[in-house]
Amino acid sequence: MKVAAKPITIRDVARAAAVGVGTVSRVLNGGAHVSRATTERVEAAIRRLGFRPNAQARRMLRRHSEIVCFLLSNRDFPHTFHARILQGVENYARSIRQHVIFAAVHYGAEVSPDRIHLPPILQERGMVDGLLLAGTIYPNFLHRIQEMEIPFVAFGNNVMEYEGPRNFDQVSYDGYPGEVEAVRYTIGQGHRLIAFGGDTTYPWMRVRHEAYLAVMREHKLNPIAFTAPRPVSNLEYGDWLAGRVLARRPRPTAVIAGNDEVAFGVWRTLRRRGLRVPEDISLVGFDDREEAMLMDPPLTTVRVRKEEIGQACMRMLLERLHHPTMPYSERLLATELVVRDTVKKL
Amino acid sequence: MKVAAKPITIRDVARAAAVGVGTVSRVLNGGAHVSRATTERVEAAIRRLGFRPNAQARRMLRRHSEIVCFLLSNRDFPHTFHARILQGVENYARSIRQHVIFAAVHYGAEVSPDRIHLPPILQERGMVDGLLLAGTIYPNFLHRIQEMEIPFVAFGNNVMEYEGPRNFDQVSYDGYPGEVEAVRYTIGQGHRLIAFGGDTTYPWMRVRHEAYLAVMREHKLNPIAFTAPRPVSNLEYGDWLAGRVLARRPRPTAVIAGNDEVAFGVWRTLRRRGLRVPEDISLVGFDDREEAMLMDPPLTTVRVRKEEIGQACMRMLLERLHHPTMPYSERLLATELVVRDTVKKL
DNA sequence: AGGTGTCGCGGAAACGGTTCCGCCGCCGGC
DNA sequence: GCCGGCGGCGGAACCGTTTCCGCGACACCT
Repeated sequence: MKVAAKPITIRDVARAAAVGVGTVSRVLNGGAHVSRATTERVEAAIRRLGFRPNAQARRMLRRHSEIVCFLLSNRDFPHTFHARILQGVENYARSIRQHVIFAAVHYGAEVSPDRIHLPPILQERGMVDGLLLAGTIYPNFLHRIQEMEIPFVAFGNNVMEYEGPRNFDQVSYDGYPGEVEAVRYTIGQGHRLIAFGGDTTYPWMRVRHEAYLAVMREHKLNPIAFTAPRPVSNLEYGDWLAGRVLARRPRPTAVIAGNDEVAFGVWRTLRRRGLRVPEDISLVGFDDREEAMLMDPPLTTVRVRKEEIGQACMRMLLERLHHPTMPYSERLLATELVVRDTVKKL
Repeated sequence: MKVAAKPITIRDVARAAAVGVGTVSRVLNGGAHVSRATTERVEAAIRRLGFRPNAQARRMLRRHSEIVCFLLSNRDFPHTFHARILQGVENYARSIRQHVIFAAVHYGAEVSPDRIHLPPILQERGMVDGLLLAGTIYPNFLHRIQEMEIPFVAFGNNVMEYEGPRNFDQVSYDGYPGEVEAVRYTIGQGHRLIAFGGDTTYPWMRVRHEAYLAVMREHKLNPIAFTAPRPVSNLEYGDWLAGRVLARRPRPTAVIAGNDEVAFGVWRTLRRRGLRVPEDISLVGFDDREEAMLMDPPLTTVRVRKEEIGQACMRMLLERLHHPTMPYSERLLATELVVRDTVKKL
């Protein structure tokens, strides 16, 4: 690591190539209105001196940083679901030469907007062009962000109980069709006593629950839903759900779990009680996380295309940046059933 | 979202507070050499105008960006292991007002350094102050990065077959003591026929293998190691390992799996063949991933403190930035056994 | 031949901060 | 009473780019 000598500037290059600084700048930015010969002379000088333009000075003039911030709310760390969204964002960002700052923020759902402690990244002006909101997002935080007058896109499924006109952009997956497909498929496999379980405090769970109810009604079947709010992990919710299902008479032959983690909890409790999936009880998840493949047999579940959500978020933010006044919208991505091996044909 | 009016600059503030720009700048940067009364007048003006300094202009003068890049090599997305490292980096960075750009890079282990396609973030000068290298890192990439003369710290365990003098900083966990503890513990529970399995192509696996061998030797027990390289997933490696273990006579009573994913593969294959953990065969993992808690019963494994690795990386990079000429070093973090329920007392 | 449009180019101005120089006034020492 | 030092402060210069203005040369048209 050389001790930093005086860095080479655009003026050094101009001098070396015997041209004006404007010309060097033009070459740097695509070379419009510069003759072939001059371009080559300048490029040679750039190579010879090992010149690389200073990113900060550039950004100052450009008036935007080409950096967006992926802001994770109220999570300990980005586990696989959000990690995949982040990767989707990064992939797309890289292809269009944008950069992604990863930041986290924690706050209570109840604190007033102006008491939320923002991460340092949001305290400077011009540090990031826009925001991508993921994690569990409460309305107070959205209000706070809106005060900052910085463009942002939210991952809509994780927005909790937001009321009033939605004056921001969001990208969501539509869990409804996927869950409909899942329930129909289960019925198609001959099941009639099909339970659903998931804490409908969460809006994303409500959608799945409604899809379940609709399909059951459509087939004139009695819904068996366990949707009580419980302040426990998904895994433990699954344990509890399995208990309720087993206690129910007549016993359901299939369980639609609110998500893959709940399904995992159901699975382990069933196994502990000596029951096998799918021989004794069939099981369906939601999300298609990595863990679904870990299960044995692999879990039939509903796929959410997380990388595509990330990409769509980034794309939408960019559109907003380019057209600040366009009307707010929501982009909905489809979900679909992934049939694996946990639903038995009756 | 208001259409951007002319942004407020430091000169506007100076005019409003009837002071010079220098004074405003001094107030902004800690207020040394400014009287109490003036400070207050300036601060009032800042509040009144809603002035926030422009990040880019600041950075240009400061000569560093206060941004580091977390660079993930050759991974599809940040798995929970790396996600936790990233979170450790972010946590610490936030506390000292540094920012973390997340970027990914993919390259073959064999391509020559100058043919590796670097992510755009590294192509500008001054965009990031330093690099944090994670993922699976091959020597060709390290050589390429070194040419760039940008300070970096590598997550050492993931550095593959680097030879020669190590002229960069790294943070690693020392898997040896944790694995030693794990094997000793297993022996302490009365096991004598203890198998080890893991692809020792990977340097981190080699360390665990050596620890296993050392303890077995220390107790005068015959090692039963399955370390063949196999181009399959960890999970499938576990399947294969379980097969080998079951075929072996006399049959081992415990399996030390190279990592938690391998353990998971072993577990599912054992269960398929009608064997229970730990009643029929005991099992130990390594890494202490989220999945270890998913297993049933929860997996006894070796904990790697991933957040601390992240924090240490960030801290080390900062030291390097402040003292560019200090000698290179490696920071080693301890690992330790986490006893849960998959080793049976014989 | 003269006007006019276009291309290529040089260099000044601008961006929004920080840094530094120099001035003023006050205080303390002799 | 004079002088030196220093705290407080204003404002010019500067950082390394981009942008813009203006100029000369040349081609084309009338």
